[in-house]
Amino acid sequence: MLTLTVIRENRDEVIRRLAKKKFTNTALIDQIIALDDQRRSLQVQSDQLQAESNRLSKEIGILIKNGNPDGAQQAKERTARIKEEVKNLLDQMDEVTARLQELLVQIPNLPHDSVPEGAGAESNVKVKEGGLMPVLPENAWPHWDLGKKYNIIDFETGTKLTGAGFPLFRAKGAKLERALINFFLDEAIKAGYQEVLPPLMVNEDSAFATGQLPDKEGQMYQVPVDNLYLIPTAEVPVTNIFRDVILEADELPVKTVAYSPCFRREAGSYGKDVRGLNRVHQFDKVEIVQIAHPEKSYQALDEMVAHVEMLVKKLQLPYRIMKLCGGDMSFTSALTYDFEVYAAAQKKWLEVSSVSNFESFQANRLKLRFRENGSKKTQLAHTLNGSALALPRIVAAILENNQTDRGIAVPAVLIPYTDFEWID
RNA sequence: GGAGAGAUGGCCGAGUGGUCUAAGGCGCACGCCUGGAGAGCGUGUAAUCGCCAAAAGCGGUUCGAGGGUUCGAAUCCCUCUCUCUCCGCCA
Repeated sequence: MLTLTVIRENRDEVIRRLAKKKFTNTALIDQIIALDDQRRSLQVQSDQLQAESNRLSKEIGILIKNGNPDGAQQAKERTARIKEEVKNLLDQMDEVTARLQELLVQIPNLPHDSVPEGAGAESNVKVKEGGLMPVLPENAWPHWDLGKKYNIIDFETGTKLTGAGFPLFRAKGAKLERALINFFLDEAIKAGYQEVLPPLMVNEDSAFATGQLPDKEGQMYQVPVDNLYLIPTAEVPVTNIFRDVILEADELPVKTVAYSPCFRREAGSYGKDVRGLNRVHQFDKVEIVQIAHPEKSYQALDEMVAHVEMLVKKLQLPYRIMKLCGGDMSFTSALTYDFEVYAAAQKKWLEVSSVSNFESFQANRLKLRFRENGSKKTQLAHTLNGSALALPRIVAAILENNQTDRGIAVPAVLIPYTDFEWID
């Protein structure tokens, strides 16, 4: 969520920049400013009355001690009246504050000035392309058929156990998952990230702080008896580690990596592009998160993009890096790069990573602050995250691109992790 | 699941209705002292909202969370959350 200060002090600029994200509700901005004015004026009134009441209460204590019950009684009557007024003002203030919060969370993050104009995916800008396109015979198999042929991905049994979109990995398929997870984790650790293994369920506070609540609860699996949510990404628990935290500037950047399964209901996304591993309800992902100094967050973003690029290069997958346009970016992001790899049998680009700088948008909701060394003032930190990487589509691309008459060739970099060179 | 104890500042810890403006200690920062360090001495040491152009200053709120009693609550009452101890169950 944006800070009130930013909205108040840069109203016109905020409106201009939000237009790129196709947000045009100017009235909402003005309503927020008006509500904030109202809140401030209510606070001035209630502060004054409370100060008066505090002063009187002290006097009453002294009057009683000095044996002046009449004077004390008089003062009591005055405070009783003040109390009524204060309660009334505070009730109003609670209402205004709640309304303000409700509106504030509807304003998306400001896109970075470099974000391209555009309404949808077709306006995303390709910033880089790399890797070699595999040459496959015309009758190459898509990964869902390969999974069955080599008995490594069993979609039918997964459906029997849970439902569609919950694949069961078997034998070398299961080992390949583990190999990728360990490879991704090891590479992140080498790059200076500290590994955490987070809980897979979070409470309401956490879900709110990273923006899943209040209105994306339909995307999460819920455990209503205990009021918990299955995480849609490790970003949720990892980012929440820093909820209500104040760091010292010299601790920045804080680099964290986590592996976790991710659970997504994907409500309403049936039909297109959901075959096989292209879209599933449970999948494995390694996520990198950075807490950065505001002046260095774009440097951190570049570093994260380079890290992800290194991963797909080492896996020898054809890839491209897209800079998302305003209309295709997420609500919370200021700048996002998507990574896509080419799955040669499907002849499709599959999104495998999304690397974003949220600037202070997430930190504001999280109350994640830092202090310049020696300074008393706290300020919001910048947060960034990226998949490094999400497994299913990587597996899909590896299976499809590396298929041969002999079997599927395991990328060289994974062999130390799999202990086999061929899936056959 | 049963029984009991507890939650106070960065940390430890005192505080059972009225200068709590939260004692004291540790830690940390700065200064004095020292050739330097340590010890010692002194000073300072939370977050957040608001008033003010800003700084300074002033005011409000916060003692696990929320509600209540009272002129006044860290302190009394209610609800909830969490932690610890013992018993039970258990990978």
